[in-house]
Amino acid sequence: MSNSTKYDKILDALLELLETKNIQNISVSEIAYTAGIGKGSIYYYFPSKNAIFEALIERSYRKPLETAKALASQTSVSPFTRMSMIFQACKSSSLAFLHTKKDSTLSNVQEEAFLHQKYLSHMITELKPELAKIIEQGITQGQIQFNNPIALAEIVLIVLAVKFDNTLVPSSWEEIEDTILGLITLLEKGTDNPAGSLNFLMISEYLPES
Amino acid sequence: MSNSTKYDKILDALLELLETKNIQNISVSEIAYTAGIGKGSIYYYFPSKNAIFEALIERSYRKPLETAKALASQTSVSPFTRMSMIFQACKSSSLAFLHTKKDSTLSNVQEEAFLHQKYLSHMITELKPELAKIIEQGITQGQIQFNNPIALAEIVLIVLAVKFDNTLVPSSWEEIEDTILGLITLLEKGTDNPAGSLNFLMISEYLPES
DNA sequence: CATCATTTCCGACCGTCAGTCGAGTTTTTT
DNA sequence: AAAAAACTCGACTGACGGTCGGAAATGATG
Repeated sequence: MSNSTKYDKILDALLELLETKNIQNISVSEIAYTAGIGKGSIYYYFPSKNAIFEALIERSYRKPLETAKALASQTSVSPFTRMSMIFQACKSSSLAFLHTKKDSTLSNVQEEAFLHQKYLSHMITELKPELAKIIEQGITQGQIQFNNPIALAEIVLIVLAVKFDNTLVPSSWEEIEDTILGLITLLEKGTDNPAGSLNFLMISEYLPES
Repeated sequence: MSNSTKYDKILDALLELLETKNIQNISVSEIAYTAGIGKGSIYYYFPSKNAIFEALIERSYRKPLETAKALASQTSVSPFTRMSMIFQACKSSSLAFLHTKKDSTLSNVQEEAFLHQKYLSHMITELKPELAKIIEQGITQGQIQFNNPIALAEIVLIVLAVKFDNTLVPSSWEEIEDTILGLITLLEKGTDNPAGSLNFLMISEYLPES
């Protein structure tokens, strides 16, 4: 903590504030105060308030995304196994630090929307090429029949990201599962795989909560 | 215009401003001035600035949505024809009044995100039950094979809304078409319909621009 | 160490804006 | 006509994002 750069201290401060405060009630001065620096310094490291938020999202998902990508590119393992890793990545990463507090005044969905949009965008664009590659490999290996791997990758990611994020069309967990199950069914039929064969994509390995 | 309520005048003013100005550069005083009323009066009709935006979205899509719904429930016509109306509704309505200006400073994506989120949410939740009904009818008529109509409806709508909105993962028109085409292919295979049979869902009837 | 240059840091200040308030005006009710 | 209710208004407030000029730290040079 003490040896981290001011840049990271600012992000840490924002993250800390995010745990207790509604997003738009966080002011730049407050971030500065929490980070233990002057307000002016903030603008030495970031051009605008928004940029801080964006940077935090970037930082929060760089590592999980990288490992997901690394795993996904292990061409030795089966395409479907790797695909399930993509599913996992979408599911587990979904803007975790925003889910902690549902409480506070519901008046203010403003910048929150911005964050979610950023997150979705991030997720989809980053994972799309990976998933496309996986699908392509599945096609050449004859395990997947589909003539448009990129479109398929995008469709899958859009549905996964949107549903797991659960901001647009908020649903209960059952409904989310139901939709994902539908997606899997669609995927099975669409790629000429027997019904039920892809169910394992959904199986949520409930790791003991750490 | 002159006989419309102040409430509507405020919305009209916002719409007018939206044509030339970047979203967050629009202030409440400005809306009031454009509407020809005092700023205080705004707050007589709306509790907050956000509420004005929400109301505008609501108003903008109430009618198109209603007609789309009405058309979609004409059980006499084929499910696929009605489905194509849903496609059209998604395509043509997509936040039309935000697309006019790409110009201005790209610094400020904040409230814009909020509007898009609202729009997506609106679109999906409103059309989902309609599309589900259509699909269910297609199933009972034997034209569609799928065991989870609601999930299917949601998947289709999510992809359509996200792609046509084009805010997350901004793409060229070709890419959008490509993804939708992929969705159609997936739909054909997933519902046991012959390849190409649903292509008409995509055909964009370019009505002469009025 | 002395001097200068560059990077880093800062908080007082500025302009702006969402939202409030209480007083004024119009409309409706009695 | 009088009272009540609904409506209108713009000056004011408090807070915030961002700027600025200079202070402090750091580093380079000799």
